[in-house]
Amino acid sequence: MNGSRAEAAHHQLVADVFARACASRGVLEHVTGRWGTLALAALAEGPFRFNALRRKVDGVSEKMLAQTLQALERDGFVHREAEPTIPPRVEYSLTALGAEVAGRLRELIELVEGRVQEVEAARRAYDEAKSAVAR
Amino acid sequence: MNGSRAEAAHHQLVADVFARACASRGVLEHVTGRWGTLALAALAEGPFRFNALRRKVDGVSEKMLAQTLQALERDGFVHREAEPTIPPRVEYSLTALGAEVAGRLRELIELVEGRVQEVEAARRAYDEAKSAVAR
DNA sequence: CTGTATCCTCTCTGATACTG
DNA sequence: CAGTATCAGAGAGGATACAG
Repeated sequence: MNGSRAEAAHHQLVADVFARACASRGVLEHVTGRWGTLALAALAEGPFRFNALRRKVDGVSEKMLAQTLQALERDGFVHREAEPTIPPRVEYSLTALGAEVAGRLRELIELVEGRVQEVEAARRAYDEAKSAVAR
Repeated sequence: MNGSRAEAAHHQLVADVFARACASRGVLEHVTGRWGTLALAALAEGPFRFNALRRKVDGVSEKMLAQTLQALERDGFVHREAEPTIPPRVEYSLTALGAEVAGRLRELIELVEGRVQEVEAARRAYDEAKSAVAR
């Protein structure tokens, strides 16, 4: 997406989002889902082994981390390198595509992080207005 | 969180994501959730009334659209303008903050949309490798 | 160590019906 | 038109146990 197609791209995006949503929606949900976001953010720092990643993404269960990583690997965002030793040693890292996505994701996260106070203020205002009506 | 924080922001981001995740995670999930994404994308085109929005975001139920819009309004991403007429007329639009977020979101969506083919290829490769192992 | 399998809970979601 | 209320099903998510 670039240059003079800016306008066209925007309109087509909208069409795409709602017409071909089927294709991208699923992918997007892997990326933006609760654990997908955190896994990609963690891997943006560098490669990690399964349990290291699990400690990094605090609160994730074994099951969900495995599930998330499989989805991301299948989508081509994450590379899985397994050494067939005993005990097994598996390292996860971002692919080129995964790094791009993680970058965009990071921009979005940074924006939201930077505005959390605004959001919290908005929430307080909203809740106050609500309870005022209730009275 | 302000001023010249480019470098610091990245390192702190990582800390934030995992330490204060509580604060931003919830917000991020409203934004990136199934309907939040689509609602913001739709409103990026301009203001819409409830049912117009509902037709635009194809597949959303009354309930989920109302729920999504309330969450986004409470977070300060969406502005709700209600005329107290009969029948009621309510218009939804993006706030300045909402527009910023929608922009970042659009970048992410565009990236994913543009790479859907790569993802689908990765999926085919992954599934093939899987079934090969099964044999 | 790196997962898979199972069971169980709890939230999200959608269909339906109803209110202002 | 713009929602709210309620209910039931589907799926996400977590705890535990076990396999390679």
